[in-house]
Amino acid sequence: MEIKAASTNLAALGHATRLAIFRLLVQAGPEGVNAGLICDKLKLAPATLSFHLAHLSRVGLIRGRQDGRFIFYAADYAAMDALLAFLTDNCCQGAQCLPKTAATAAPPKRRRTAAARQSRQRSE
Amino acid sequence: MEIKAASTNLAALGHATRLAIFRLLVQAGPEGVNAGLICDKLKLAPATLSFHLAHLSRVGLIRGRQDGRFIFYAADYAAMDALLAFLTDNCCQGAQCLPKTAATAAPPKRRRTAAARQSRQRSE
DNA sequence: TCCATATTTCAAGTATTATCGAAATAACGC
DNA sequence: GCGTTATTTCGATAATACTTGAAATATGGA
Repeated sequence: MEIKAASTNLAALGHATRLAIFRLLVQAGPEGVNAGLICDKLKLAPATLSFHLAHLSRVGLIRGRQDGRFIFYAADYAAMDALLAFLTDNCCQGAQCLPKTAATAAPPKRRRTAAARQSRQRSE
Repeated sequence: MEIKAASTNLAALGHATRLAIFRLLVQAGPEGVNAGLICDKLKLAPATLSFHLAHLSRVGLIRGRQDGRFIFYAADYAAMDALLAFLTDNCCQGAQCLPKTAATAAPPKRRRTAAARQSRQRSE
């Protein structure tokens, strides 16, 4: 993922209402929740909800699936995962990473030896 | 972390320039980088950089430490960690979480047995 | 003290985003 | 087809955020 996509995703989540929607979907699981239910749970005007759902869909963080008159929205876990990976990618130069970040600090493809890491310090 | 703080943090990262700054600091490690150097690396007008550094500081994602005429900015790894935890908190009801998300899906304090999870489905 | 350097604050212009009533679209059951 | 329900699109308004030149502040060295 490059920076433009990542910042677009983060901006989409950087709004209390959209974050609440996304979180609800993340916690709801892959089956998703239909728009009307989200409306009720979060007490939003339909037009407002629709605006935010469209935004989250456009950036790829959620997907809608039509089922009769309902549209079920679900979090796109792969997109979320890519976003988390981007944030923690190559983080903190092997220093004191904390629990969540530590888990993803050095993805296999980019792992380097301590020696190699050493030799690149202060360069560029 | 509650939703307001989380969305504020995410909004701060939801801008290509600020995300680039944050990422640079995350990868630079705890010692940080001084403002002028960030300016050079990212080719930003000083006033623009200052605006974004202030924004990131205000929400708590980075900290500045004065050292002579320089101010070194460093990522606040704890804040970043709290943010990642918020996003993945109680995610996806035990379903098909992916690599990064899976690592943090069920923090010890909130872990539940499969049976307990089962009995709560479709309720609320 | 005076100059140079590092960084921030101010101010003003520009651009983007959020909200929501009302109207439009779409799908179902009768 | 017709009424009903679910959701989106439109349009207008309001609010917020971004950029940057210029001026201000702060630090260190001569």
